[in-house]
Amino acid sequence: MQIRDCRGLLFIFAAIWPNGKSMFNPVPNNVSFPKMEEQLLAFWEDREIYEKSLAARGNAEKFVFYEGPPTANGLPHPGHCLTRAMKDLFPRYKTMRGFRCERKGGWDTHGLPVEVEVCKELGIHSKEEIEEFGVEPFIHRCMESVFRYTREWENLTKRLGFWIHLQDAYVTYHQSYVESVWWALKTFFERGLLFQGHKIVWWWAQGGTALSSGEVGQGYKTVDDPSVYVRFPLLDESGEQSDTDLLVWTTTPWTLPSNQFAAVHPQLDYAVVRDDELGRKLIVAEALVEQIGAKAKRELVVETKLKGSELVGRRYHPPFDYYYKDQGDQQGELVEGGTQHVAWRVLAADFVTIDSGTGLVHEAPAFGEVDHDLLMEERDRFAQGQGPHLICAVGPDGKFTGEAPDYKDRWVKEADKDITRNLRERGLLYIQEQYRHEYPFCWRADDDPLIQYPRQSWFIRTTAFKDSMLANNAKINWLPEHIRDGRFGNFLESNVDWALSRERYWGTPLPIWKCQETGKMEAIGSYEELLAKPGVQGLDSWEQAKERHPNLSEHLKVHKPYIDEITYDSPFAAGAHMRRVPDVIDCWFDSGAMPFAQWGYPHQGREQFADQFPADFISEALDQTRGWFYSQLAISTLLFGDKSEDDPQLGTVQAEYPHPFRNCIVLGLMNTEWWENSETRERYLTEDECRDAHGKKCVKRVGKMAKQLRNYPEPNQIFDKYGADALRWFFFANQPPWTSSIYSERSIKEVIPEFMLRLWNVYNFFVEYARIDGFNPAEELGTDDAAPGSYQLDGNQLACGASARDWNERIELDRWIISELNRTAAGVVAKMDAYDNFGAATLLKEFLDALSNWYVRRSRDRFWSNEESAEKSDAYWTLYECLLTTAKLIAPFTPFLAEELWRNLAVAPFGEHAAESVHLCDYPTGNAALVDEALRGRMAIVREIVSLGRAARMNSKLKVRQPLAEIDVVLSDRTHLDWLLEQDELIRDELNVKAVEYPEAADDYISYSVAPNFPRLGPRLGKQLPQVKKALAEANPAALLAELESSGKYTLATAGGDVELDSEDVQVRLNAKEGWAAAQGSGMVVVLNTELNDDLIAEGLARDIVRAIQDRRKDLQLEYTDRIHVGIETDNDDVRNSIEQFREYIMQETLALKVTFEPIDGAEPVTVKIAGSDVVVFIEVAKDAG
RNA sequence: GGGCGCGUAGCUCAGUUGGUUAGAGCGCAUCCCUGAUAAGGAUGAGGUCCCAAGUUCGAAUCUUGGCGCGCCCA
Repeated sequence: MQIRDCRGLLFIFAAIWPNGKSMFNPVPNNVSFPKMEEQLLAFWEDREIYEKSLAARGNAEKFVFYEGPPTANGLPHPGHCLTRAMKDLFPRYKTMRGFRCERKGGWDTHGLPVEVEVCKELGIHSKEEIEEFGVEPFIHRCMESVFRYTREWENLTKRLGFWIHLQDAYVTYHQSYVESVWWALKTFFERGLLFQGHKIVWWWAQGGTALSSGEVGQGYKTVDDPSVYVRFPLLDESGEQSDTDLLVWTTTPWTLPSNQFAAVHPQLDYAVVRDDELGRKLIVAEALVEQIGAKAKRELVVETKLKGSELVGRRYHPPFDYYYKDQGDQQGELVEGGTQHVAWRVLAADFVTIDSGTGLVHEAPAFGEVDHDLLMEERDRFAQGQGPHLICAVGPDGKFTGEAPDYKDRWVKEADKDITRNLRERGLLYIQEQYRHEYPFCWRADDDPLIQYPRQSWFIRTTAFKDSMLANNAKINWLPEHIRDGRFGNFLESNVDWALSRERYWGTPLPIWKCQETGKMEAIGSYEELLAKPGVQGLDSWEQAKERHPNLSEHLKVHKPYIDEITYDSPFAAGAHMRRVPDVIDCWFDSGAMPFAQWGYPHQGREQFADQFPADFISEALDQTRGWFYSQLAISTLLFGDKSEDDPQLGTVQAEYPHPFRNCIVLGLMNTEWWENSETRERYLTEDECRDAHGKKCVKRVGKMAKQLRNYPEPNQIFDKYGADALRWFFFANQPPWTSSIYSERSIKEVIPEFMLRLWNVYNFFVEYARIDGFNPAEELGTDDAAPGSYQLDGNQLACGASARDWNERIELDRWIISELNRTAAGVVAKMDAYDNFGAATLLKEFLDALSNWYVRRSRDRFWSNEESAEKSDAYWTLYECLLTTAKLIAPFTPFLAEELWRNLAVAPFGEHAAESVHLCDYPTGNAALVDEALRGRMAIVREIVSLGRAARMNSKLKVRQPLAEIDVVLSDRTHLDWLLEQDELIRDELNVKAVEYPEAADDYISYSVAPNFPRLGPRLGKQLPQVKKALAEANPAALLAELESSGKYTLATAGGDVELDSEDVQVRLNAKEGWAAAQGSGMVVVLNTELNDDLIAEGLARDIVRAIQDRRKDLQLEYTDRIHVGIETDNDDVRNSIEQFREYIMQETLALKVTFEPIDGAEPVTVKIAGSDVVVFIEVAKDAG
């Protein structure tokens, strides 16, 4: 009879055996991870573990990390948690791998969003109102507002376990930072890379301000606008009007006076059509002829067809003469030689479509961004200063200027009608209709339509560095890879000059001073440099402000309005003053300058910069493609180029591409899920809540996180309910970081049982028995000569334990898990070195599964056994090593759980000799010598046999409690048979059978089929493969296999000729025949012998009885130590016999002192079904035998 | 309209260079275990790998086209 070795009474005493030998602290079994994390945070802070982790790597090779600065003027949300978790993971990992990884925090503080926030508070909108309120107090408020939520950010950062220095974070409005930015801009200015030009913006004419794209997006309305088709008469070669017109279409007649070009698509087909009623020919897109004819109610006869490219270069007469009369004949020299008329020509443009209009587009570059780009391209074809200039007949107030005298001082939208009438009178209007479309209005004055309008702006000539930026980009390791040639590469390909300046207040002032007399300019690189200028004036503005506000931050002196007051003597004209231009700069330039500006370079921090450039690692979300990723790359490429030699200006700086970052993980955007009442649209964060309130009317919704909708749980709620580790593991282990994920409370919650609790249970199991058995690794290893903190307890060190046997002396199960452990460590390192956290986490999950569901499950007997034995000691050493190493492996991922394990498994027994924190340890890299792939394969076979055995039992409704006499395992490949025989006991125990057989001939219950080994034969046979497949299917498998076994080869006759096969060329499949209790796997069939004899039945019944008693014990909430009396009443003789036969076993299992067939007075009778009969169970606690 | 990405089980997602029985977790069903125990585990059902064509001996995987979704830009 095989019954599991159990502990019995002695064990119970052992559990409370006060030997005091084991040094592990008891593990609470109702662990609260959030509480544990709070305690560990205090521990880290108290012991300065982060600082120690840096100090320990003081002289090590560096791993450079850059913090992309968040804006602290809003509350952090779950997306920030993801970013910050990723930013923590790799620095922690690299630190444990032995690198010095400093982590300097940073804050982005400038820009329009800050101004908008302050305006909201003040209840004002326009720039006018800001000026009225006063730029000085406005700026003060901006500065105060940027740190409004700093505390929330700091708390979140800390709570998440993100180790970063926030105390000395860089701040973009600080003087040293601003001066670094100034230095960069001055460098650009002096290299001729900073220039003035026009930028087409969405302009609120009534308010006199440009709107950001976000603001524009808020104000679209559906409106009817005039839609006019206008004739532009073509000129012939002599410059005279021809008999043909371009027909162009526009919905903004007011832009026609500023017309400069007409555009066609070069590949599009156009038609010359005759309109006899008009007596002229028109050119329109061929595809639109019919449509236009219908609209004009004219018959249009196609005369000829031509490509758009044939039209390019043709001149025309614009509908208004305002500019044409003076400039119509003007020509300029082309760069490539020759001359050309500067304007009123047909251009080729890819953006022209035939979706609407005529396929010919009127170009007024002043009032459209793509149109303006076209003008810039065109200008570049001409020699310097010879190309077309921007024409604009409209003032910033949205009214026509004197350049269009007919409409002077008329608001453009109102002038549309008059312009249309004028065109009609002159016969140039071909069709007029209304056009309904979406058009942007000002979001704060919704009757005011916005117009696109050119504003003077400063640009950085990034286009001149397009190739350099592409070359730099090509060297960056992007994750995912497609960013490089996809989204980011494409963006670089279509690079336009960086519009740098902003006509705003709270930003880095553009450091350019202009001579009031001559208009000549120079750039200033630092405050000190400014003060050293001759004849400096205007410092009093700042000094007075300091007097009024003694606590005013010194950093503000480099900001508006104080900096604007500072003038100095012009070097360009005697007696003239230099005054700063009023603009501030795009705050993306600020953050992009961070690689050097965080150190105040080059005015200070040269060493730090040289050391911390470029970054090895950055990570932000996808929305930073055109933001921080670009601004960094652009600035760095322009500033530092591709050189590695010492630069007198830069100091020793490694500036070979790629810089300023080498590896970049681009995070996906995160959505959230919530539940909604389908009628009322009430929102709930969990399905249960919603169903409780609305039953079936609940629908799941997935979408963007929106603060107003409150459709996601706050990070703090997640921390309080599940902890930071759960959130982190959810981020790291659920999907590759660049996929857009769903922030789901359900999924975060799942992490606990799936990963954390699973590990915790193994840990708990280990500690429980280690305490009982007095397993004391410190005593065994000795700590006499150890320096404090020197013990990291890796496998090699643990192998020195007095009772620790060499790995290859331990049983296969131990060697297997040690192999898995080392394999996992090596795999995790490979993945993490490739920045694949998801792959690494997947390996860790797999290892934990193996550890918990196979190693511990199969090792319990050894921990339970009373006797001291080498195998038992091995079990301890093996599991101990697994847990310690796992703690280190998971440390960067779930730093709290890892630390808790380490504190108890290492620090508790070894005291100060152990590394104080798991985060001060070296990362395990795996010992290749201990990885046994063959063993891994064999163990997989055992697990498959067990799994199939269970499936077969399930199919036959034979529960595991019922012992069976035998199972037969039919293998297609008997290579590992000898080894499997050694695992006999394990399989028998797991499947509760008396014998496992491996029959060779098993034709009774299985049939073979033979299939080609495709990966092997495919390349060799090619087209013949299907024939081989067919022939194999038809061949006699038994004969074929016998032949292969005996001679090693087999000649197969196929339709296409004979093919010689060896045993590697085929794969044998087994199929269970009908009628057997069998389960079939890829290479084996497991067949149950379902015959039961009296002994087996009796033993099964005994187990049923034990089960019933144990259930009852549990119902009565008995302690494990409680001994009981059991009474059983039954009419079933089989049950009685079973109890008689297995009484000892039953008593041992249930801690019963006696089992009788009498009812017990005072005990509640409970009836259970066993073997189809009612069995009444009585249980009482045996108080007398305490 | 353009660019990029995505489309695999009820849900959330893996799936490495093409290899013939497509995987995991959750949920569901059935059940096991009851000394890791307010846990743990097994087994199962569930799939037109969005559609179509092509390349190939062989396609979830490669190509082209279409449909749908998301993001960015117009």
